[in-house]
Amino acid sequence: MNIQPPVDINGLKQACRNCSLYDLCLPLGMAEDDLALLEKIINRRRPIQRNDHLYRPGDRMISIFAVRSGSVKTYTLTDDGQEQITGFHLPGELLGLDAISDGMHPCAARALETTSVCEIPFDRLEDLSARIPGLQRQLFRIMSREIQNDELFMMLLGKKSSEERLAAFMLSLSARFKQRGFSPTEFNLTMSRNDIANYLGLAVETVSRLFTRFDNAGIISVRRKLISIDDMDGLRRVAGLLRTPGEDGILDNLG
Amino acid sequence: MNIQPPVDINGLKQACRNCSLYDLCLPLGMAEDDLALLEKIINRRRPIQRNDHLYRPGDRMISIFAVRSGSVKTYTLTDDGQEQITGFHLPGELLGLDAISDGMHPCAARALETTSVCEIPFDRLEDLSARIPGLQRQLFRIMSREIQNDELFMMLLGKKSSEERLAAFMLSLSARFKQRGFSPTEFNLTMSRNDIANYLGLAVETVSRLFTRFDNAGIISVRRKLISIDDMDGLRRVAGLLRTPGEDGILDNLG
DNA sequence: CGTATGATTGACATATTTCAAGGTCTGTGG
DNA sequence: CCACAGACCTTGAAATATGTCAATCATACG
Repeated sequence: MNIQPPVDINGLKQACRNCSLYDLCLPLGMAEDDLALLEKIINRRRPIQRNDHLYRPGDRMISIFAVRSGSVKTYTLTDDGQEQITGFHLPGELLGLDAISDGMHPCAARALETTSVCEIPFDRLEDLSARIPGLQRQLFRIMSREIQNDELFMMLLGKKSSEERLAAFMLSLSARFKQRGFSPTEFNLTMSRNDIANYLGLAVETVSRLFTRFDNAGIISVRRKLISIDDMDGLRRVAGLLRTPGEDGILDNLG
Repeated sequence: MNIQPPVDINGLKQACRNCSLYDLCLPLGMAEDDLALLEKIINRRRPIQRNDHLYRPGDRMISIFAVRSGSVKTYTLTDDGQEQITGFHLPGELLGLDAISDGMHPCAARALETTSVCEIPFDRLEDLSARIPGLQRQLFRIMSREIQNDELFMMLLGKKSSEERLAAFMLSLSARFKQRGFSPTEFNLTMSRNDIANYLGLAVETVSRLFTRFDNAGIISVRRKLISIDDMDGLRRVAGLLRTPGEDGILDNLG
């Protein structure tokens, strides 16, 4: 099990410059020469399998990771051992930034499907970013963006109904798939209903009921893991992102 | 209104080295010489009054701020204009980190009492942190810590009951007051019940009821804004941070 | 195929919100 | 210095969104 086939060393190089995620990921805004320096410290790792952990709570933080393909969930454990999912991560997104302050991962990262990641040793990244202004700037930006997203999510959990939460979640996935060149209207959920419920602070049953409700309302079509968004504006309206004068709660009069 | 009395220029210098917040704030871990450089770019601002805004959503982000004394709340606005408080900030804490990615404040910061802050022009801070490794490192740490705290808070909103939320909030305040040399068991709340409820994703009435419940249970004494924690372990137990074999929900049998 | 896991659906329970009323502080202006 | 207005807080009763429990169904997988 620990015996690994040899890795293609050439494949490890030139990661970023040819990577389709270029403008979503760390290298954004860096000069060509600097990029070469960054590439030198990045390791492309062997793909990990569904349910494999990238790291667990308490693990020493050696590297941060960038999702290359696949998807990952991160979660913390409550005092009584149940998990709270803190995020679902798509290609181009960075994992482990929450571990910098303590040098230790406060949460776990687990693959939702076969997933490949780039591994970036953090001490070397830190050195490099002191020498490459564009890199430092991008790191600050990415961390800032994450804080901003967290604030948005607090609003979701603090103020929004279950309907609004699920709709907003679908829209977020849709937008992120679009950014990555996938269809924004038809995609597969890689996480279970349980994961979605956990993430959104709801019960599984509630999520399930909402899906059928959205489906009946003609807003999305749900076929197990396959989602297609049939009425984007309808979904936005449900999420509370589109003002509809004279009518609120369009699902009220539907099954 | 725009006419300002002259500012004591000497007071603006030497901010950090004599500051009691040294080890909670940005300068932590920096060499003496480097600190001098940092101090040069920091402006101590005239105190702002209760309810004054430090910035509002959409404002261009020129500087980030460090709370020097007093307290500040930050909040975003929902699509329909109500506020969602994203944090209460005590001396030594940094404000505006969520604005780096867009160069624009996504939220507002408003003083809860007379408050003084240090203003740190961000472009100069960025330059400086490329030249001072200790500063860059501390900035990464602080941002990472914020992401980590946000994750903890997601757990609070997603998984915890109203009782647990309020108890955890009181404990968080207590710990932060202690860090700053104030009493961890007796303190004044600078925010209203409304603010607390908003922050914790609850109704004001719920918070009010919980306070009287905690009080009746002998865990804390509430006298308007003045809180004293009478049974710290009891509070931890309610927050779900202390395992009590054979008994859960100690408040169940109390008014 | 049959079994296990995840998803759906229904009926019921309940924590928390909402609505409504009354109480209490605090600062202001007479 | 007192009285008053307005904001803030507390309390009760009723409403409701969501959770919990339980059963069934579909799918995937060995």
